[in-house]
Amino acid sequence: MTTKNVNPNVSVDCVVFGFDNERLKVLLIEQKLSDKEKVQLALPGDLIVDDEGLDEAANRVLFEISGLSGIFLQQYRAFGDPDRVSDIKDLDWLKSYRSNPQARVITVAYMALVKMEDFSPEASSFAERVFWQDIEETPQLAFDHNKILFEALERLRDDFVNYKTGFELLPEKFTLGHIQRLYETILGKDLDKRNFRKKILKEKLVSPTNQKQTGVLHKPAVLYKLNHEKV
Amino acid sequence: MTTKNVNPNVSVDCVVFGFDNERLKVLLIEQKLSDKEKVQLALPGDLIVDDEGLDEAANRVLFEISGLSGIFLQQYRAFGDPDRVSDIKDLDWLKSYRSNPQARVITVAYMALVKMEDFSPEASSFAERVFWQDIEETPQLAFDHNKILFEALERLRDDFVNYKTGFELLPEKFTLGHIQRLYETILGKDLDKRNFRKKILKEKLVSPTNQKQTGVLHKPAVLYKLNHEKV
DNA sequence: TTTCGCAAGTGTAAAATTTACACTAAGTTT
DNA sequence: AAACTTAGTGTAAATTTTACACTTGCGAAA
Repeated sequence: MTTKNVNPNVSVDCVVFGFDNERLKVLLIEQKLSDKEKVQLALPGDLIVDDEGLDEAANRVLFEISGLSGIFLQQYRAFGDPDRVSDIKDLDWLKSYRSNPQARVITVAYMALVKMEDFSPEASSFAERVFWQDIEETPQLAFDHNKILFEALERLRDDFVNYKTGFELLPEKFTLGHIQRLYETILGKDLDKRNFRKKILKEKLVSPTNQKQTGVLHKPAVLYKLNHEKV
Repeated sequence: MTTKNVNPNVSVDCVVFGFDNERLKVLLIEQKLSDKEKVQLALPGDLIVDDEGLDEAANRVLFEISGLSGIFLQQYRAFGDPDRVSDIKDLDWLKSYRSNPQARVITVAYMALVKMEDFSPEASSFAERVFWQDIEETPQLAFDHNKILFEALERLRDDFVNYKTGFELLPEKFTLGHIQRLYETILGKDLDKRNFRKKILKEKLVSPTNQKQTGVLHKPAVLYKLNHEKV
């Protein structure tokens, strides 16, 4: 916790999606309820402090809870139902660290997508544990966090449908199959290999290197690299 | 003003676009600065109260300031730079009705698009005047309201590019020319008449009636009507 | 009553994009 | 040597997008 005044009415929550070349996951935290044995799962999030911007708050909170930094967090909307924090078990936990747990909290939701291998979350602050959860098996989360997560996923897919994002999630050298698997994972459906390749290559965002995969148990694929970003 | 406790940290701002079959306008309010003669222009907006949802707050605030109700307001993002309310003249005015004008306020921004003829804004609450301002000639607004407005316009155009919205802004009977003018107004560019008609008619959202325009000084156009909404 | 101005209304060809679809190639493992 | 696995490749059909110019019917003006 910081020493600055927290703003008791506004929080940020971060939906950090992670891709491991295989599955789509989301960063969750586990926190102990005050009295009981029970634990609570939630998205990383906390109240903002008075002199920081929302974007700044999102980055700080994510860092304080999970140790992750340098992630581009994109705001996608605010949630503010007066009863979004209403569940008994939620309140029970809230009481343990907030002075006025009844007050309604507006939360501003942020979203990011990262390569899992680049980040090793480590729990701190009030988080007992931080971990990557497979998106297909999302458990019940605290407050309205399931809703916040669901809308983040919708937004993420929207960003992918025009086929121009996501390359930054791949290793430095990658195959076209890797990109396709990424798209199939995010969009949740299969894509035609030939059509996909045509489309990706037409975008001119990647170029072939003169290297190939090694040590794979099939025909080795040509490795591609990302072209220099245009600012 | 309501008698309930206002939340001193969170406000809503409403960007209400109005279309008058000709131009795109935005609803602005004018408020007096405390001491001086000067006036301040702004988007309708105010602090939320403690037991209302954000959507509810947006509708309430818009109603209290302008008398408008029954408008579908869509949230599009939150703004929360700590110094978004920093201008001297802004503060000067703020002091006149807020107990703690220094405090940072997060604002949640809402957007709507309406037929101007359906709504007659009337100033109340702290607004001296409420009026429709042509979007092409937007003046300097209070706080970061120019930015909030600009982003709303971007979002509005995004919603129009797939050609499937906006019909609700037209009169009950309308011509294809009306729709085209609407699209040209929102998108801010000219469209090919034949191609536009093809596209609109293919969507099957409108059907021709057996009536035509009267009293126009050119060939009268067939009037169309909106098909029954599908839920 | 003729002429003029104005927006309505209409079709086609070329280009670009999207979609569906099946076999061979080059490695590793057995 | 056979089996397995993913890489890699081309084409035809369908659909969508784009560019483009003249005639029609009304009211207003001459």
